[in-house]
Amino acid sequence: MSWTDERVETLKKMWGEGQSASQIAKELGGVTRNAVIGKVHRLGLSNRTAGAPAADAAAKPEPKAKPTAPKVEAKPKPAAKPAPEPEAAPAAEAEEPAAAPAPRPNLPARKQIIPAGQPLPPQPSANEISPEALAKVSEVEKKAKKIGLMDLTERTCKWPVGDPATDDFWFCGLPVQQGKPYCEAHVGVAFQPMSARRDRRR
DNA sequence: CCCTGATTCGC
DNA sequence: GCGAATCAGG
Repeated sequence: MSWTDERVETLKKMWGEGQSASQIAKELGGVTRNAVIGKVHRLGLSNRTAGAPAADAAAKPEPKAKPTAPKVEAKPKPAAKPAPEPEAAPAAEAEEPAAAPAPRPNLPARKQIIPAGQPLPPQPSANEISPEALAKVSEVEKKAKKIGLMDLTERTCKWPVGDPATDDFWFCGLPVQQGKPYCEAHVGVAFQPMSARRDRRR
């Protein structure tokens, strides 16, 4: 795979959103996270300087530039006319007392400002057990490592499969999604926000 | 052990 | 330019 325009654009977009290199690599396919990181660096967008490419006109007096970041917040000061920047709206957080777990994995610690009016594409809709998720589960179960109870670790999917009363019982055992007890596929069916589960009378 | 990005360097 | 290997953290 090569870095086509589209792929680079996806890379830029996702990186800007704070997605990890591995996630981007997974999305793009055909590349490793190393490739993504390498490309990111070559593109010169390793760190987000908030739009401004930063003045780099200065020479390099120090031949030994240690990676010790000065951590000085760049505060552009237009000497003449300090235009009053409209500070970004805090955006009122609607506290939802609801018991909805709503797995919001990783919000980038970066400055992610969502422009008002941006419709937030990654809204997976009100969740129900999507047929796709279920399909994914059955598919995953083929690739499952089928480990036993003793083999469970902190990082093995603990999704049980089969009947414990038979020999045909095992745990998924695939790598868990960080923080969760299950692999990605099983997380999908395990954490339903709520609803969807109309108790069926037996 | 899992993950993260950063860097190097042969290709 | 590319990315695997490696490094350096969490």
